[in-house]
Amino acid sequence: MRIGDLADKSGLSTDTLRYYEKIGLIPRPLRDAGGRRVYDRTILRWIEFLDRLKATGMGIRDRLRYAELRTLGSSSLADRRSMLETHRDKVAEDIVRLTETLHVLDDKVDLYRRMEAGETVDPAFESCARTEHAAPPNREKSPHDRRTGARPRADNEA
Amino acid sequence: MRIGDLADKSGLSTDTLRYYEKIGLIPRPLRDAGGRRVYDRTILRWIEFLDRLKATGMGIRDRLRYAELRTLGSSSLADRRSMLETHRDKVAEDIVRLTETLHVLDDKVDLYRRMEAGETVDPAFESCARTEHAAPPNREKSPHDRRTGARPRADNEA
DNA sequence: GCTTGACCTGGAGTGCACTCCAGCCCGTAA
DNA sequence: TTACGGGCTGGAGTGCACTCCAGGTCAAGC
Repeated sequence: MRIGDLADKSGLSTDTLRYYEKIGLIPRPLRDAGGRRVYDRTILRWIEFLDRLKATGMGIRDRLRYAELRTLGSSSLADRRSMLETHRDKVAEDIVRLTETLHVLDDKVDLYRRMEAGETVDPAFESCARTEHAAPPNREKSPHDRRTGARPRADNEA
Repeated sequence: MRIGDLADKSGLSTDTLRYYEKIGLIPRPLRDAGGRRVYDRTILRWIEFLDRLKATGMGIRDRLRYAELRTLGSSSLADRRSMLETHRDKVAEDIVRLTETLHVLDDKVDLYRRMEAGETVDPAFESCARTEHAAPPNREKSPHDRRTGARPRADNEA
């Protein structure tokens, strides 16, 4: 399989494949007589997994580190497992956050729909209903640490 | 509230706040006699919502567009709702994808743990068990479109 | 009055993750 | 044999999203 075929099958561009090779994310393939890259079909599994790590927010540094460990073979199993466990936890957190936001969005869409219909909005949502320059709600918000991801329950800024 | 306080409360740096203002993500605040920015507490709700959009993958372009619509007041309600609905669907898709990956990671961690224990791996997982340069599995993979996000079921590249 | 710390502006610099390009080579089909 | 498509390399360019900095102003406390 040549680079163009791999590009088709993996969904990455040939440029990206060469770039990944350059930085060490994917192993250097064999070359044919003409100096062109020849790929083994197994590379697809690896690329797909990399893609999955990327799509779930693992940065290139960590992907690189993982790729590096992978080349070390079974001696790096524990380290790789540890990386995956860490990432797994991050993914689980992201799912929580996304789910939370899904609800916020649904609520907001709902609110907008009612406002579009000219409906009077429930007083409980008054601060949401005022659109652009709502009066400050009488409620103090404590500073929260961005690192921990701990933050007060979302409210609708309308 | 001055910019430093807002930075503390929002979790953004003063630089980022000024940057957001420059590009139009947050409205220009009033200034005090000394020319310093003075923020209304309501800005926090807006920043928090922006942060939520960002954390769920909405790019700066769209956040900008949304911010722009917001300044137009209630006449832009339908457009804003439409944007949120679109984003909502994207978030829902992401949740599916993340959940899928969570399982893949769990499986992989499990596999590694068993491999570390020197356990013989179930023949059904043989292609996973071969670590670095597994023989190609006898199974053709069709090229898939990256745009649609449609992709064949993940398998473990081990 | 002086120091200190927060704030101001404009602009340069950073890191990520590609993406594009010029100028070249190679193999095959017409 | 020549045209063409695909591939090669090294390096420049892009877009996002900040982040940092120099060189200045301003207000409050000692």
